[in-house]
Amino acid sequence: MKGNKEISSSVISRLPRYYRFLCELYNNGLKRISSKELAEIMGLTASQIRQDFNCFGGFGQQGYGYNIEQLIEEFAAILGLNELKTAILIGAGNLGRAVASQMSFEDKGFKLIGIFDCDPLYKGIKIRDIPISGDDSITEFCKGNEPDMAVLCLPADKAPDMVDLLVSLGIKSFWNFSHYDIHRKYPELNVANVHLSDSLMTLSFIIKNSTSGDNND
Amino acid sequence: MKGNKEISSSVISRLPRYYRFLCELYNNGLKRISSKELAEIMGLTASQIRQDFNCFGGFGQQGYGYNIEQLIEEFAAILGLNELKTAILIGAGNLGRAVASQMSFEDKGFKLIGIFDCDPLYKGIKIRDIPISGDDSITEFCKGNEPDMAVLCLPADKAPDMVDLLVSLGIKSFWNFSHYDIHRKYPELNVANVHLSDSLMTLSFIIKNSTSGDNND
DNA sequence: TAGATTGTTAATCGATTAACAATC
DNA sequence: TAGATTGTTAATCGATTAACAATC
Repeated sequence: MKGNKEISSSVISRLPRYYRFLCELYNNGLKRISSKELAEIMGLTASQIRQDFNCFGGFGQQGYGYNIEQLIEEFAAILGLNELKTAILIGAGNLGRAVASQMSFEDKGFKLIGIFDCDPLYKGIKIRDIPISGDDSITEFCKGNEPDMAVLCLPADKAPDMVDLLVSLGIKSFWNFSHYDIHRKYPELNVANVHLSDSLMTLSFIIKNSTSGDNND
Repeated sequence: MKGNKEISSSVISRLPRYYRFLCELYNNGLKRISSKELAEIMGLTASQIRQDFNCFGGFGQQGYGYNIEQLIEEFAAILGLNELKTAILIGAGNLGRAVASQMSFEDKGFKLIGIFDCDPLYKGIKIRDIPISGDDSITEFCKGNEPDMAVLCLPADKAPDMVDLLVSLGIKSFWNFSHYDIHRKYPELNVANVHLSDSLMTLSFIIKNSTSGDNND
């Protein structure tokens, strides 16, 4: 990373989208692209794209633009997609099972190695060849396998104790689908939150303001 | 809304979180709170909270703070949670079924009235008393029921045609779990995107930068 | 009344956009 | 070489924070 300066959260939030669009362009057979063309496609300014890319290094060539394949490799490295991280899933309810079976963890450098649920109903059922185990085997499993990350798909009321346990077992990173605010107690952990209900509330807000707001002024 | 001035996207993105925390405080029996206390709990500044709240009106009282119950009502109104919006779900795969069965649409003012999937495998199965129908009945259903919103849980390659169809049937709002960029073709529509893989890539980035970055400087 | 805390204006900070010299 | 487009610096814009008068 260029000079190891801190990357702003605004830039970070745009990285996955860059990667996604570049992969799509590459799959469409495109070899090179200018910041101007990419800006047009992604709905950004060319200036912003060049600023963003130059947080990490000078990937382009004056008069030519950017080589898409090279850019994809650079972004994969920036995002750490090639570095293997092991993950376990906590909570095998509807959402947990959907995430376990649909998400391509491998493409992002994660390998799902264990699934756990407190409900004995699920015990033994396999998802992608991984059997669902009981909550009581989490400690032993973590001591033996030292997973790097935990996907939290459990109710908010069970999350605090579970996070305490997982942190005590050495897990430092969480993909958090629960409504428990991990950073408040553990600001040093790596956390990405997915708040589906927040997203649906945002849509409700957008709808309300498009219908009631546009009428008058 | 105060003066009907445009609300910035920064403020909008914080609204659901305010609502969530206020509800939690209320459920814990708290009656009032100052911006300073709320800032402490949510990890924000008191100044920002007062600025945010005052985009919508003066809900507080000098020397006292804010009445939590009143605040919750105001936010529910701001977010449009009390205005009924009908919704259909397109795609009853793992993720679609999880969303249909777990998400409390009602709390956000949405009512799920139809579920559709192209795969005849799911035909007739009910989720929350709503039977899954075939894709071929979408047109008739929409003409009869005029749903306000569609939840898109289908593969990106099927999304463009489906959005074209739904837009032609009068749907103006989308909760989009697919990787298809609806706003590019229809900038006037109401869209909230959920990009799970973007979120996981962001976590990968955070992990990479916490481990490799913190060593040296 | 005195103390507390808001609502709001002003100051600061950071992010985005514009401009342009460097250079392929 | 001439044209194109980058990398980077400067200008602008917007969001956050600080300050304080208003007032409960």
